[in-house]
Order: sequence, then structure tokens, then C-alpha cells
Amino acid sequence: MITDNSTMQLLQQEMAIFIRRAEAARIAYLSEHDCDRSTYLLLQHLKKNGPVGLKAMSTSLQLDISTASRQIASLEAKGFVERTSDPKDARVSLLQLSEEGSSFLRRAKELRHQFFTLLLGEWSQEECEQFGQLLQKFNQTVEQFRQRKISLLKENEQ
Amino acid sequence: MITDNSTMQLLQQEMAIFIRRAEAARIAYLSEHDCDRSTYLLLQHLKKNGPVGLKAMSTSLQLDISTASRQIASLEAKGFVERTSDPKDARVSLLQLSEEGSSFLRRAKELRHQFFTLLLGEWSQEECEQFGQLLQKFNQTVEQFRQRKISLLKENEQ
DNA sequence: TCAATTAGTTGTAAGATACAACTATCGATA
DNA sequence: TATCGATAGTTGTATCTTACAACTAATTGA
Repeated sequence: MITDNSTMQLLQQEMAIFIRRAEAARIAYLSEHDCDRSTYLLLQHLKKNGPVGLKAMSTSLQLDISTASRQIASLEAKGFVERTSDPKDARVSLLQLSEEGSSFLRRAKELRHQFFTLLLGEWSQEECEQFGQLLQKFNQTVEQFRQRKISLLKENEQ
Repeated sequence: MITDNSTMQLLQQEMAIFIRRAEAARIAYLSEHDCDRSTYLLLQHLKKNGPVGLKAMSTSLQLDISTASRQIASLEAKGFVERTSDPKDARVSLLQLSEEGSSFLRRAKELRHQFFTLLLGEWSQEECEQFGQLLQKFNQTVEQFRQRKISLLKENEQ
């Protein structure tokens, strides 16, 4: 249990700034050759999770299905994603990376890697690892909180 | 210099997720009584930096002045911000927190503090501190990078 | 005094996101 | 098996954050 106010203060403040800065930096230095945050996450997800339906995907990414639907539509238009209808359920169209999507993702990853290497040139390996792990832990904490909250609500409803 | 690919991989991935999750969590659990990220940062800035003009403020916050102008306009409409024209320069209107703005900010801070305390209930004091510091360091790194980049560009131009 | 600069506003646009209304399909049961 | 409730997905609408560009009004330096 944390009671130290100034720690929280710092955390909040820097989180708010971080969200703004991180995005701005990506846009300023990568945008030409990169894709946006959402595209990146979507492509990444498709690469890892093979052919999946929109619902399944939006659920794992914690996105509203309408949001995912639009984003996928735009990726499809660019030729990065292909759909085949699920033989077992005609409502579902299975999504997967196309060749182009795949190589685009590879390229985007490389670029990001280069950019981060440059940006974090003065950081030690250890700091980078720690930061990555703390971000991951935070994300997991939010996820767990969300689930706990939902189940609490459900219990209350009953 | 970092060369470890998987560290970078983790960092990128978790950063992208973090931006989404952090915002979603705030909205989901605080939105009723809270203000958005930008409002929070603006109010906070005004509190710390007393009466300032729009330009000065948008520069320190690294926001386009048009963005800041609109956000301030909306805060003004809510009665959180007051403007007085600068006697030394009629183009400038000096912005400062009103009483309501001030107490709203106090309340928002408290709420956030409560929420974070709940969310990070399982985190140790040390982890919180570390995370806050790493976020801060990252923000500073981006800021420095931006300035270096700009001055490099200027040198090249000459 | 007049041209160039600066502060600020407003028009327009784009990306991320959500909710709600709708269509098409599925599956269980009466 | 015909129907009705649930589910997958799309589309309309809306909000938030942000930026760039065009504009106005005030300032300042030559």
C-alpha cells in the first residue's frame, strides 16, 4: 500500500506528459515511414494470433469492435490484411496478414528499433529493461483491475 | 548504446499498449469526476506558473498555440480560468486559475491519488518511485532529443 | 512611419475511440 | 422446423486531442 503522496504526484504528472510526448515523438520522427500506434498493434496482433475474427481480436485488444472494424477496413484497403470467411460461421470473417502487411510490419519494427536506439542512446541496458518491465507490469495491473472490477460489478448485480 | 533487440521490442510494445490502457482506465474509472489529461496538465501548469500568456504556456507544454487556445477557451467557459490583459502588451492575455479552477484541480488531484492508490495497491513503494522516475527520464530524453534535433536542423540550414 | 514579427483565434482536417442502431447469421427450443 | 434471442460485424454520429494554415490585432525595429 502506497501512502507517499509525492510519489503518486510524480507518477500522475509524468504519465500524462508521457502519453503526449511519446506519441508526438513518434509522429515527428517516424511518421513518414511508420504506421500509427493502432495499426502497429493490430498488425502485431494478427501476426501473432494467426487468422482471427474481429470480435476475438477486439476483445483481446480491449477495443470496441466498431473501432477495430474501421481500423481493419483501412488496413484492408492498403492491402495489409486479408479476410476469408469462416467456413464454420458465416458471420465471421477471418483476418490475417498479407505478404505486404507482413513485410510492412517487419520494416516498421526495424524503423522503430532504430529510432529507439537513437533516442535512448544514453540509457543503460538495465534502465531500458526496467522501464519495459514496469510498463508491462502497469498494463497487466490495469488489465487485472478491469477484470476484478467487472466481476465485482457482476456480483453486486446478482 | 543498446543493442538488445528483445528489450526494445518489449519497450515498444508495452509503450503502445500503455498509452491506450492508461487513458482508457482513467476514463473508465474517473471520468465522472475527473477532467481529461489535457485539462489536468493545463490547470496544473497555470497553478505552478502563475499568470502567463498563451504563447508562453503552449511553448512550455509543447502544444501548438491553437490547441492551447481552444483548450483554454473551454476551461474559461467552465469558469476555471480567468484572463486579464497584459498592461505591457495588449496582444497578450494573462491566464490564471480562478477559485473554482483551483478547487477543481485540488479535487481532481485527490481523486487521482485515490484511484492510483487503489490501482497500484499491490505495487511496492519502490516500484512506484522507479516507474515515476523512468517516465520522467523518458520525457526529459524526448525533450532533449527534440531540442538537439531542432538545433541540428538549424545548423544544417545555415 | 511602415514593414516584419508576434499573440491569439478560427477554419479545417485527421486519428482514435465509443455508443447506438442496424443487418446478417447462428442456435436453441417450442 | 420455424421463430426468436444472441452474436459478428458495419455504419452513423459524436467527442477528444491535436496540428497546420489563414487571418486579425498589436508591437517593434529600421
